[in-house]
Amino acid sequence: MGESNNFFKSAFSVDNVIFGFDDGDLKVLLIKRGTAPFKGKWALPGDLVYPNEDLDNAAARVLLELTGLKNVYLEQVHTFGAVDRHPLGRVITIAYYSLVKIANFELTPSSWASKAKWHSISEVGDLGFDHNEILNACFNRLKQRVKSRPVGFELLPKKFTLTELQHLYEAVLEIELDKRNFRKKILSMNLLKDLNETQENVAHRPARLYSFDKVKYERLVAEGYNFAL
Amino acid sequence: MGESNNFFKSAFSVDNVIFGFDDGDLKVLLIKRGTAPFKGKWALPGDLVYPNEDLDNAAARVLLELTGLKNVYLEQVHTFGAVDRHPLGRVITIAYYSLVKIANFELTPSSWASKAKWHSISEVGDLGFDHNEILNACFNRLKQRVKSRPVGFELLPKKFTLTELQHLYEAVLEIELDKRNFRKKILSMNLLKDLNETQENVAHRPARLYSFDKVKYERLVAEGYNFAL
DNA sequence: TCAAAAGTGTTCTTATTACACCCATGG
DNA sequence: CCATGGGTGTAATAAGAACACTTTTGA
Repeated sequence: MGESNNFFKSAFSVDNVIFGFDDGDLKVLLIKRGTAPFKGKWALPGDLVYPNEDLDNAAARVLLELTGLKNVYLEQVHTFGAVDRHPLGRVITIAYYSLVKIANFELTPSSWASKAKWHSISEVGDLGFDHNEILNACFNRLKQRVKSRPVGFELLPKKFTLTELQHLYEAVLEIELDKRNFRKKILSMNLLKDLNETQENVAHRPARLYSFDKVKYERLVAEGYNFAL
Repeated sequence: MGESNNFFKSAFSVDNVIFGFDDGDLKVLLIKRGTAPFKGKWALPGDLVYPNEDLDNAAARVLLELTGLKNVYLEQVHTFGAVDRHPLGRVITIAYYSLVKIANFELTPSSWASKAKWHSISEVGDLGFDHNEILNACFNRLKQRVKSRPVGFELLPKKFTLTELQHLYEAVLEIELDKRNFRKKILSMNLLKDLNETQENVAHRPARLYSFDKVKYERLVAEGYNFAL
């Protein structure tokens, strides 16, 4: 085979870091690999990109196959292409992350996985391939993004309390926030709709429920508004 | 050829948006394509990634071939992989940008280019492929980066005046800055060394020269410091 | 002596931080 | 009536914005 044909002896894949938020904790959906290489190890869900498939579609497909979810927040982060990153050949992978509302679905592990499971971000062990590095890059991107875009809401149910929102930010940013200052700031943006509803059956004063006003946000953005936490 | 082999009928390339700063203006280095497709059109310098070459190396190589420069600031931005983005087949491209000190070299157009030329960012016309989109993505990333990392200095000579630095920020961010506030802020970071030298042969009061103290910056970063303009 | 850019402080306004007690509910 | 988390305001500090004149040089 001629030298020039070597350019075509490579493949590309997408890997998708699927984030969820539950129980005050940021989670990542990992699969236990059912086939070599790295059989039996936890890894990020991913797949080769089909020849006639755009990259974003491939990442969305991986998510869909695993969760059944569509129209999910998805962002490309970085492409990893070290020559030796895949033991079976040259595979460059385009890393994405997704933000899902964790309660909205059942897991349906796909062909390449024997098992899928949510892992707390703080308890992710040694993953196959260069997936720890990929996870890190995506987590860092999410930290950055959450401060400059209202993407955090993608991880919460439609109706949420201010405390839930605060805990989400605390989990993503890995810092503690002051309750009063957080509320003052988030409410001063006027992007939350007070639903005039409260929690039910909680053993304490029930919290008010809010929803994110996406329509209003997009109108403001068109006028030059910049979300900043 | 079997279906599975189709995964290997694709190639990947890097494209490199090379930024320079001259004459108060942000510039991009473009090549006039000497071969099809898009022969005669301006485009970004780029090349296929060699089978045994890491992505960053490929981007650095493109830069080296065109400018003779090594050890240049280089950052991966985004991967573009629309199925039809290349007229000759499926080519996914990984976009980088570089920051160079524009006076430091002579242009040496390489095989795929008949001509290389600096273009003011505001005067870039219709480029080949999806290169306008790539240029935009890189420009936006640079705007963001320049606010949170001291990368602007990569575009200036080692010794520079505060006014040159201010003009650089104004060109990159496409805004005007207040002279006194800009100086106050940048000097309060204590990252500039006052060289106790001044400009010579200028028809006005000569400006003091400064250099960026990279060693000090890196020490501060290790202690948790965050540059922010 | 003129033109051109360098250099320099203060005031006002706005955003950020720190901080402690009472309230509503279920068990 | 107790435990649990919900909800609220003010004062102090820090950061950002607005703004105009004098200085030094070469021509």
